[in-house]
Amino acid sequence: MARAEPADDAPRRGRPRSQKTRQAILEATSDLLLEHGLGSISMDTVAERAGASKATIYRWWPSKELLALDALFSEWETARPDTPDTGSLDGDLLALVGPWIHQVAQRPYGRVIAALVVRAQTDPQFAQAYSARFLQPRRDEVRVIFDRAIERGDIPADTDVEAAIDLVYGPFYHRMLQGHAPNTDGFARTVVAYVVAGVSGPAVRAE
Amino acid sequence: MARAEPADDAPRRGRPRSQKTRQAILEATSDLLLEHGLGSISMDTVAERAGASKATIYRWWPSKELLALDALFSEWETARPDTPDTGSLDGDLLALVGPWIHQVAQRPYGRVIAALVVRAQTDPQFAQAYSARFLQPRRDEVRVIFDRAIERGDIPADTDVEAAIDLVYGPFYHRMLQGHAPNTDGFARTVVAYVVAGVSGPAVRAE
Amino acid sequence: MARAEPADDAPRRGRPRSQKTRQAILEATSDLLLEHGLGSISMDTVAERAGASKATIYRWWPSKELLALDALFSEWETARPDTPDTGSLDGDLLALVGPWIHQVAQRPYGRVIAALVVRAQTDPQFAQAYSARFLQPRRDEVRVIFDRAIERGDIPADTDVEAAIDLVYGPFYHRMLQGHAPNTDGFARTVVAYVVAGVSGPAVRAE
Amino acid sequence: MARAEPADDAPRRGRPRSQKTRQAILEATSDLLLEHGLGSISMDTVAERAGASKATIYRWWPSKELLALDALFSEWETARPDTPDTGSLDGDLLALVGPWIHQVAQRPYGRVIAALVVRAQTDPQFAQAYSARFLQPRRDEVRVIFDRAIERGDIPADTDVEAAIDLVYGPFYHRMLQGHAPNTDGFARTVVAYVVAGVSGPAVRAE
DNA sequence: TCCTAACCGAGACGGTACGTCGCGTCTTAGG
DNA sequence: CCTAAGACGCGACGTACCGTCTCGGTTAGGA
Repeated sequence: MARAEPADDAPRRGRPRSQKTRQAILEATSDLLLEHGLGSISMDTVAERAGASKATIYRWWPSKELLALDALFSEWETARPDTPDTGSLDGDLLALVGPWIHQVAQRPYGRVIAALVVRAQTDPQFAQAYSARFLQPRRDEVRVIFDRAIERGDIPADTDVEAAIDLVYGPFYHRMLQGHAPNTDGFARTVVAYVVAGVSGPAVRAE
Repeated sequence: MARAEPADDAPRRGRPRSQKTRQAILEATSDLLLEHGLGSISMDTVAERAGASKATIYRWWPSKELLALDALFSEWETARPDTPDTGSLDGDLLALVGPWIHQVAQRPYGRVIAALVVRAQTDPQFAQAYSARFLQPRRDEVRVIFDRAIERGDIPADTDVEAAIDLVYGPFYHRMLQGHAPNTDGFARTVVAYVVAGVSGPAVRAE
Repeated sequence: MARAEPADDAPRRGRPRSQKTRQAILEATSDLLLEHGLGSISMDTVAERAGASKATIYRWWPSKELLALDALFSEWETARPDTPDTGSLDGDLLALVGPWIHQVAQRPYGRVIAALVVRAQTDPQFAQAYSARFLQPRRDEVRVIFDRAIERGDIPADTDVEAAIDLVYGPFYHRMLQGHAPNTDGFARTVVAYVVAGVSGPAVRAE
Repeated sequence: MARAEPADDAPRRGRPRSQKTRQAILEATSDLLLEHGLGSISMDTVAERAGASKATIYRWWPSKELLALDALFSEWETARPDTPDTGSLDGDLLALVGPWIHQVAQRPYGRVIAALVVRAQTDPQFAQAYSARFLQPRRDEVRVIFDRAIERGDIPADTDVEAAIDLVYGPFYHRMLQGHAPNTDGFARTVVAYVVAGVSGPAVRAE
């Protein structure tokens, strides 16, 4: 949630927050977000679509971007699979990025994420929230995968895991945001293959 | 330029466009852009800073984003080095991306580019302009480098060059936009090394 | 008022209109109007002087002219005397037009009214509002006076009252708008005398 | 003309003024003026319609209103009859105002004149020009008529002629500008009858 | 059963920026 | 010297959102 929740044992006097309204706002935001993009929707529009009041929105979400973050997160996180463990590095990576690119390709998330990135550039507080919700969890998963590969001895122990993570996600984000080419399954396989080959050590051309 | 230029042999009637004003607008835009980011500057501010009129700006640039594109391009392109040819794939790549990350790190270009990316998500016409000015030229350079490597036999002829290009630029854009880590020289070396190793063929662990 | 008022028994939802702001806008308009004339004032200036927002002005008054109409009316109507009844036609007319020309002469209303007349020429809806607020009430008063004179038998029953009204007000408006001569008390007496003599029937030169 | 003409015996060097352009501008102004009213036309529109350049217009007419004055005058003055002399006061007055109200009724001159009046309220220099072109010539004619009536002994020698003139023209201007009723021939006859009766001296009711 | 706190909708408010239009001036090339 | 074309600085336009603020009304727990 975008606002600090009170302690569970607090008295909680007064009328409690309407969950129906909360849901309506998040859904209205999600819908409008994917229809028009963050820049083209207004708080007034969200309020109207949700049948809510602007004041209510501002009571719980301090900015349009944080609202979008929450809305997107709600839609995104439902039924996301656990970090896979296929036993091989390339298997794990493909099992991770495959569903990710499918989900992203499904609807125009690109422009929404781009808009969030813009806000994160200027607002450090928002940047923190964005990172904690969207960025780090995905990086953590990949980090686990690479760590397991190191433990198994599949890749060198001195592998630069942070760089490797960027090498994995960078190309997909690049295509998603710059839009010069689609994130196809073939592209995913190629990227994973190249990355795995790359981190597996100094290449020796097969004669 | 943001607007089509008339044919060179046209009669050229009427008062000609003021190049002084054009420059003043582009410079004012550049300055404000890097100081505050695209979202925080207004056409009014640009006009005032440039000593120009809003109408004049709109006469030549249909949107704030296209103006920013032009301004950034003017600032960016001055004295950009030619595509390097060091004789080796990793040498070429490093010689290319090194200056690029330095230039980007120098001033807060990240948030400006992010803002342009946002607009490109929604406006196909702008996307085209953005791609032609910023994206494709850089990709073309890397493509040349990989093609040369293939010719030299340094990497397999069936290398997926397009994917390789994304593998090179993706991680740097990723860090620039997501901001989770800086684009250091060390990171550049690591990325280049992994990519070169990755595309050099099926890795064989050195015993 | 410039906008239809809701029914008195309506639920009255939402924040009620700020009467303080309403007054501030009307007073700012009145002041600026008489200082500079309608053509020389801008909505921005009115808003600034009133400490209000332009949007608030446009919410309640669809045009500068209607705002001016309202402002002028507010200033004008405060403490306007009732239709006089002196017992004689010329007495009644003088008692009516005397205060009127004094009020008009007091401040530069002429140019404001002229500007309203311009708008009324082009905009039938505004013409209606102008007529209902400024024109007809004055004409009604004169009509009452003439009707009483007819009842008393002071003037013929077949007097063309509408023409007579124009004969009374026309000369004063003419001088106010064309500005070729001032509306003095002497002029008022002369006009009234001529009109009364004129409608009193076929003149017979006194021998 | 709106600008002082050089002395006839001046050398007159350079390209002479284009009479064709002058006519085109005046006609374009007339047309647009009567179609849309002064407030709704722009110098750009006039220039375009006339096939002329804005600079050319401003070279010869210092303001839109003076241009309109010139244009209207050109259209208005063509073939205006001489001051009539029918031998009787009411005959003269009717012969004068009759054609005038016909001409005015013919096209929407009212709003144009209203606009000129507005400008005259604020700009004394324009007021002078307006008066000299439109107002005083008409007043002079009526003055001549009343003077002749005095000479003939039809009306008292101490008649307030200036007031009488306003009494004649005021009602027609009033109806033209306020628009509450049309300037019909019947109205003209009534006004003239009342005015003539009014100035003919203290009325004595016919027993 | 009230009281009172916190919620909610509606919607008015002071602002800021938008993109456009018209003004009157200017700078070209050309007649 | 005049003209057409058209770019320019300026200022106002009317609109759209922003985030804040009153209102009346609703929904709970504690007194």
